[in-house]
Amino acid sequence: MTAELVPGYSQAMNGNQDQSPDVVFRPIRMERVSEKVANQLKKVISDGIFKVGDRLPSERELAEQMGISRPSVREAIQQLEMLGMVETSHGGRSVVKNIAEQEIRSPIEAFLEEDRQRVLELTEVRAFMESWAARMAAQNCTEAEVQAIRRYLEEMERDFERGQIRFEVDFKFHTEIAAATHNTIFVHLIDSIYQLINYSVKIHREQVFVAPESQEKILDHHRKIFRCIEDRDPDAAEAAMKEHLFFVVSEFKKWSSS
Amino acid sequence: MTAELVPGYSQAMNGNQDQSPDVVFRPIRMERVSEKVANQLKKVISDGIFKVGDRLPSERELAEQMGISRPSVREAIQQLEMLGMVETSHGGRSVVKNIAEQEIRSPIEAFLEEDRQRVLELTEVRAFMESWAARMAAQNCTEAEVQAIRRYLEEMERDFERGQIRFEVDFKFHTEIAAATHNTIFVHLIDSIYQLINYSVKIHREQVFVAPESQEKILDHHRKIFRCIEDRDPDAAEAAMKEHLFFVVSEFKKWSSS
DNA sequence: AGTGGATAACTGGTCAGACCATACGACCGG
DNA sequence: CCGGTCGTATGGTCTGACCAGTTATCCACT
Repeated sequence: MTAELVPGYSQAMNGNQDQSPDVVFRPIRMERVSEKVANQLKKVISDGIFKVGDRLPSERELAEQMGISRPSVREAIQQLEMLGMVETSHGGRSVVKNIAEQEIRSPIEAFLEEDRQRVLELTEVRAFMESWAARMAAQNCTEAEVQAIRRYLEEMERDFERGQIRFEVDFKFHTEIAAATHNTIFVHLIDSIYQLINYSVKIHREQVFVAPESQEKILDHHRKIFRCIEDRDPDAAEAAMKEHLFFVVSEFKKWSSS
Repeated sequence: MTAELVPGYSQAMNGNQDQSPDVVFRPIRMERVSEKVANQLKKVISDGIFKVGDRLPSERELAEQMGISRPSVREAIQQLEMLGMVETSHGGRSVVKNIAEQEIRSPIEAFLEEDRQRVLELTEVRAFMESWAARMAAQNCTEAEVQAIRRYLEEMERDFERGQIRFEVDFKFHTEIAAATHNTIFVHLIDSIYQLINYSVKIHREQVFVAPESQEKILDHHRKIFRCIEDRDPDAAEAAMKEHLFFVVSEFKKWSSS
């Protein structure tokens, strides 16, 4: 896979519009308000300012912020919906959809239903992807993102005190790290992986027991990961994430075989 | 992301259609008025009642005939416009377009079209995924797989002698390495990535010039990658693949900025 | 303390009516 | 036959309103 970046051989490609001398004038491109709005929204989603699962501002808010009417906003959002970038529901807001889902998820779901060996493969894939994420996060993250990650870590610590575990917090912690890579494609990709793991665990109706001492260990892992990112140390961050996930995998294997 | 292996808490997760036994009922499908209108219009167009080039009734007429408001009709027509079935112009009516001339676009395509930054992100993702693949391949591959990889390498060498480059061979070389990871999920994943990269290059109609010396360099990279895998040296294989892909990316960037 | 139901605020879906800008076609003067 | 003028039809946008579904909060009940 090198040549796809080097399509010099693709003579089949039509060389952009020729500008023959009698056709000097380009057709006037009229852009409707709704299209301008749609482009703005596309940009912020594509740039990752609104991540997958995030809720867009309400139509009224958007209209006010952009100084236009609600119908224009509605039409714009509908365009995005047609493109599959957002999903709206009556009463709820529009949420950013995972663009990779259609391409990634459905073909793989079939495999997951086969046997639980696939779950291990999936976690293996996730392990190296998140390790890379930790590295890139340590390398690229902003101060605001560090704060966001810290917030979720602190929340996990509070939960631990109460002997509580909340899936969403753990999820957000890792998602925030993925977002700090500043690679939108990757964020959508890893979200697909998460969904697949969630899906596979569900269809196998699996319940994993987490011993208290394991929980403490996992919390320590998270602390370490955060510290490495905070210190902007890519190598250490990657290593810490690897350690964490391999531990999780080993716990899972231990339970799985029993 | 630890607790997803512990899905006791994951009720919060919206696992799209889960087939747990207690959820027997399908979600109620709400169809908006605009969708009903759009479906009616789609039907009359596909039935040939309105042929290509025909002008649709005006929005006001449609609204009156269907007993609904104009905004609903507008939204419906806009959906058709997104699908490429009709084209509207300010002051003129909407006219039926030829559907066959353009295929339907997947959500990811709209994403990649946004700007060139996305393509870079994609190659970045690919780079680290393939590096991992090389490592795992060196670690897990069988003798048969080594032979398969060798075959494609030799084919590339023959092509190089003739001053020829074939995309498919390069593709197969990398695919074979991915397969040698013995991780089915990963093979599917990277296959999707390839398709996306392939597509993104297409839509940008990019022509990248590859100097002969670059081609030789790339061939050398492939030789090195193969040798590392053959020697079952994971670290070296990963490094070689990284070197290779970073070179490709830098070439791409070089061209991209010009 | 945890569960379930009612309430209120918010948000998307739809509607009606109005105004502007453009396209189309008829008409008119050359 | 030609170019310009002008009225009308039509799409684009706005305003304001109401309905219907969602969400969060609170409260009573067990």
